[in-house]
Amino acid sequence: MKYDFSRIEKKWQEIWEREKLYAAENGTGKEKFYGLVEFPYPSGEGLHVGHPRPYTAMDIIARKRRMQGYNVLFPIGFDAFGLPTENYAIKNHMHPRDVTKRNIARFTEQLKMLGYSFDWDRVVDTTDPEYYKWTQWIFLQMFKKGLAYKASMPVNWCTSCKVVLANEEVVNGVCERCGSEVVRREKSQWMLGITKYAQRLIDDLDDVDYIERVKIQQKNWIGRSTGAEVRFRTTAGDELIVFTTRPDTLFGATYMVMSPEHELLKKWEPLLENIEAVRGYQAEAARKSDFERTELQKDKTGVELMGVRAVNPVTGGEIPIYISDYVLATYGTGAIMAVPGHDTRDWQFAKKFGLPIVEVVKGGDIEKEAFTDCETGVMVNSGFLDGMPVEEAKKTITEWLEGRGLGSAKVNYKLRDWVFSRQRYWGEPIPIVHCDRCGYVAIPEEELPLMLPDVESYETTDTGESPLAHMDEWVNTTCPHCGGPAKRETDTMPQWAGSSWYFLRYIDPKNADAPASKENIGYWMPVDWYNGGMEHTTLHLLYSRFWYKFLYDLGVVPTAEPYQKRTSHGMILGLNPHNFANLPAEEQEELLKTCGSEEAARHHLVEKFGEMAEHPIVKMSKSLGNVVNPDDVVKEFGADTLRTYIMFLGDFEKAAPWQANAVKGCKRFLDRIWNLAEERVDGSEDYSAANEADVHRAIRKVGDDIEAMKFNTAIAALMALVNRYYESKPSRGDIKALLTLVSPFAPHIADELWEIQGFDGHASVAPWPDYDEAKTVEAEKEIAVQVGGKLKTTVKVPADADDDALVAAATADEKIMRLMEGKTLVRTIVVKGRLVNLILK
RNA sequence: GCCGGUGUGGCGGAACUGGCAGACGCCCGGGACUUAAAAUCCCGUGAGGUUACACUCGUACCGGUUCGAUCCCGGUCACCGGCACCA
Repeated sequence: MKYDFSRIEKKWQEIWEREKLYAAENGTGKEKFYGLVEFPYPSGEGLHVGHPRPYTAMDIIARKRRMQGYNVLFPIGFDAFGLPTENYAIKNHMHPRDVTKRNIARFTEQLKMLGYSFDWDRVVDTTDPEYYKWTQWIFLQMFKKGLAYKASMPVNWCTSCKVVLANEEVVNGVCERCGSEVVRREKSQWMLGITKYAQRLIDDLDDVDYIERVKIQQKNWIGRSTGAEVRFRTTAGDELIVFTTRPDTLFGATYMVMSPEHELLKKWEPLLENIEAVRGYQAEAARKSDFERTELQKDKTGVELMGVRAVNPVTGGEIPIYISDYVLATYGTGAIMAVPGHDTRDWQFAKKFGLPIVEVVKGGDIEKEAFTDCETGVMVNSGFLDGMPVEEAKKTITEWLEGRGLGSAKVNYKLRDWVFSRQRYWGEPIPIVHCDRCGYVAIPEEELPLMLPDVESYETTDTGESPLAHMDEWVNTTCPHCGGPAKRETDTMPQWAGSSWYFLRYIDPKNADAPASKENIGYWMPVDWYNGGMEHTTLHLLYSRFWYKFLYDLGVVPTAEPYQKRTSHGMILGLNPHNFANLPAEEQEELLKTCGSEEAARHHLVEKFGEMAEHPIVKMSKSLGNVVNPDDVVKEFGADTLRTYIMFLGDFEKAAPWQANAVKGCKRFLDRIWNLAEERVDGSEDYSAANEADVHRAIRKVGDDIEAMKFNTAIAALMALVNRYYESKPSRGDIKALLTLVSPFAPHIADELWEIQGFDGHASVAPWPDYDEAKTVEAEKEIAVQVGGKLKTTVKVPADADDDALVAAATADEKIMRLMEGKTLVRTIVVKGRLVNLILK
């Protein structure tokens, strides 16, 4: 019989669903395992070939855990609020809810087609009112604790989407979604106080098992730096406060710089002699997009404040104050003390404006450039700090400032509070009303969920108001506090809201009284293993840790961290069809003929398609036409082949290109398994004598490799085992072992052959086999024999041979004897059970 | 500029803690089966060299440590990802 994957896959998917084979049980005595993948955004395009990589990986792990006897929770859901759906709905005159419903149906079908062992009774959908009720509830708790607050601040405004973006959504100064220019605008926004949790978000990384690069990236993103806050007196009377990581260089502060948005500037206006120039510069800075600001960073600009000067607290000298956009309003205090001798930016600015540059740490040449690499230097020109090493000077000056009330030690973070409002329709309504008398008031919890009303038009307005603002009936309400007239908040939450706690809802998806019951949270949390993309490291991953910590403080969850372990997969890339190496052979030849040389051909391709043509491996994109659709692969080769190939194609953690050709190899592998077991093999369930050691080794290798996410080598080991079975006919026991090991990777074929063989139950939930270390070794093994560190030959020795026996065997080898002739053996190195190295003279 | 990562055959990639480089797969070549092709099965496949051995070279490049280096150390180059005027 032929391996009819379509029939088999459909058959087993139905059986699994009917038998609820993969359902998690709440609160059993069994040990639990909670495996999590990032739930997809159900886009109109359907599942991308990038989705199956992390999903298959965690499915393999979940399946193995189940076979090992764990009570496994392996859920899936949909992160369905968001812009693309809304934009699509606007364009096609549909309701976003209907678009979402359709897309979820499509995704569900595709995910089922791939045979994932998700618990389909626990699906969550962030757009379901029963779900977002709790998203709103968490927001209200934050509001009550002062963590959610409204602030007017410069925000990133996408000129095309007409929406305020979080800092994280601005990439290289342009909108992450549409690539349009982003400018700054003053707007009143809901903010979440994530910065209050900055230190804990750093510290608690020590207690979790995340891959190192994730920890490092999060730490860098939070950007802790230690230094001091210093208060400078000014001739205006107000103090100008700055943050510096180098208080030791205070004697070298020869001028100061404020950001153009600094709030003192307004107050100082009457004192400024060049008010027009200052205002002009401020206006220009506001108009510039972030992109322009950073692109033109080489050339420093600025205006001196005429009429106000500052006093350096240690030298007592008056120094000028400038405004310049190289100082950011959003970091530190929005103003700096400039030390041009030891800071590159200050140096450039000082050179341009002819300001004095003073050396305060010895060792560099401040005429040529700022001497910044001076943490190990010694202070000069610094009064009472002279002669001290930098570290000591930092301490001394900080104490000196503290003693006089002129400053204090201070920690600063790059992380900023989270802009939480969106002027869009398709998001969770923010459950707050504004009352002229009472201010911002939370709506009562009993009124949750605050339903997203139907509106006639989802279009945003140029003024940046949410479409909800047009709904007078909905907007006008009464204040829950005083009963007077009030208006609802019309902004909605960002997409990151729903995904910040979804893993809790899976635990108890139908609970009407709480995000999830305390008892079930206690049993299931924390998530044991969470795999997801590196692109979510500084956004979703950080946000959800923050929300979880907040819930921990409320007593809703029992642990400080949501995820015990975090791993990350590499992207699936595509071959660039415009790269010379990837052209079909005929086209290559033709090009060689017309262009003369390969170099000329490559050059021709670059001219035709741009620089991109130089890269053989690129991101998949519609415009290049190298996008692989999982449906097509499943149709042609089956889900088991797709699963196997996607795990086999390279190191899971690294990016790897999809190579259509290589899929066949995995199909062939499954065909060969089919051929071995399509007819019942009778006899004992012991391993055959000939294959026993290979089976034990395979059990060890596959098990270890799954734990280490080295799926590619696990599959290679299985292929090797199958090849072995072709050399030496497998027993019934050999077949059983193979099917068990294959089952997590290719569960359909494993269950079908399991049934054909007449084994009990299903391979999917069969006990994971044990191996016996002692039985993994053959009776005889081959060891390497080196002379002078170079391999000369190999010899066979009994597995239990001791060092002396290895040397004896090596020196008895004919070839080695020949090489030793006329020489003396000066040294012998033996690596236990592996190698003998003879040093001759 | 800063942080992190990577560099191994024609290709994707293996290699324990410093111990036989190239597992496994793709491509390619040869053979068996077939009227034939496909599929399947078997064999070969880093480069040079030889009838065949022998032997030599080979993990981006230069150097070091070591009996022995893809792995450790110093330096150089290239590419990828993230951050980027963060005081």
